Amino acid sequence: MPRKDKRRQIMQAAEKLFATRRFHEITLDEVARIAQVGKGTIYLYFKDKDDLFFQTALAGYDDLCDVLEQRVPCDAPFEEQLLIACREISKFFQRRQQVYRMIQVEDARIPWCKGNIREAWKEKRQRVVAALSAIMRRGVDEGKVRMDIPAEAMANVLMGMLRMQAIYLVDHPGSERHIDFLVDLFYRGAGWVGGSSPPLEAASVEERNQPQRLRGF
Amino acid sequence: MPRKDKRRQIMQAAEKLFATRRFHEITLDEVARIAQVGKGTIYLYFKDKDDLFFQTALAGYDDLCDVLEQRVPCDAPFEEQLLIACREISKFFQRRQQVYRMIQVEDARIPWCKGNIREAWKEKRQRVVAALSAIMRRGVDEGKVRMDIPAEAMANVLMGMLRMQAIYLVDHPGSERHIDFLVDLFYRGAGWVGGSSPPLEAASVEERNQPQRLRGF
DNA sequence: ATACTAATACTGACCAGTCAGTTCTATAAA
DNA sequence: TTTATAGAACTGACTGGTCAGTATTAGTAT
Repeated sequence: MPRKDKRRQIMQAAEKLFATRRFHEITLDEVARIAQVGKGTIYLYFKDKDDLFFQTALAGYDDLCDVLEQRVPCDAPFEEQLLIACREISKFFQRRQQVYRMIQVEDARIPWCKGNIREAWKEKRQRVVAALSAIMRRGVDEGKVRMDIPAEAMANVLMGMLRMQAIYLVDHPGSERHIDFLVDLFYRGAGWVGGSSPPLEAASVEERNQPQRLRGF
Repeated sequence: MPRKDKRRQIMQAAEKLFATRRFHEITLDEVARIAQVGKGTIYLYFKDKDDLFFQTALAGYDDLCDVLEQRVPCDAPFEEQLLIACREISKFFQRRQQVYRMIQVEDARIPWCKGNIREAWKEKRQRVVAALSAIMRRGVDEGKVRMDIPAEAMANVLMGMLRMQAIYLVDHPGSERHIDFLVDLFYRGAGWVGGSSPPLEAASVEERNQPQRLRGF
């Protein structure tokens, strides 16, 4: 029995279980049972329950990054890259809702979890954002994307939208194509598309005429 | 000592604690200590630990709804309503990161938690979306918002964006005004703003020319 | 035989939830 | 105003069950 197999078995079981119930509701006995592995075996591969959990979630993030990097053709024009990337992320979350939920749940939690895990997490997260940022930057280069907001900031917003999409798909199965509308909304905005869209900075809203460049982010 | 006081004390303590560590890491002894209340008292007001947790989170949602309904002037034009609502949501999340995190964390969890709680949660959530939807619908009436995507769908997307904003503010304190850029991005989209923005449906992307109306949502 | 890995049995810390007892409050009677 | 009484609100020590983590035994390959 090669080590790789056992490790994967355990993580698969963990992913399945952690995704459907809360951390404290899952026992390692259960993980061991589902993984068809002795409980003690888990401790050969993982330091403790937390370690198992975070490693499983981190691996899920990695898989998402791999999918993105493989499927998005780096020589395609901006629009295609954007749409494909969003579709892939959306599909990935459907295929592996477990990972999505773990990310969704624990991403919010990261700020206060212990050191090295937090760093590892942020690094993984950064990979996804970086992939989307690269696409946005390409869009800027092609003159198709606005330049007054940093590409990374836009990538982050897009990520938030994709999350929402995933939540929606849970309650509305079978509406997978909505992702295209979401991308369109991101790209063209909610403003009226017929004719020239009226600018947002209406006189009624004070302080709206702010500098056109983001500080920080 | 009126019951209201104790109940609020307990919920405040719970909100503070649940927001900073994970559910299973919080003991009710700790909650009682922080609330300056006997442990048994908690059980006079809440059925069990889960009940305490969800009621606390639900109350947070309610507060957000109240803020929205109070602060957004219902006679103001669309742009103002939109911007004020988004700012208020953003500010609320800053003031009470705890609630934000509980919402963020548990929203993803809702699909599989026990019956009545799930229903209550979705109902609360619906209130926020409804408030944003009403604003979007007003925008449509004023001819400022596109009609090819249902208002509710756009409201949901916007909600996702605001979430992301909240995550960002955790890591980038002091950049509160970014919310305005986010609203702008939502309203005008990522497309190039100078001149006529090229449409997203580039020939290279197959199947892009889909019907202009969302099914479902 | 030996070395190494998997499965099982075990243990002790931990904590949600309880309950018997205490304190506070409100009302009434003196 | 003071005292008495009822009963509601509150408390925190206690308990029973659970489960993470470890020690032990069984299995396998060389």
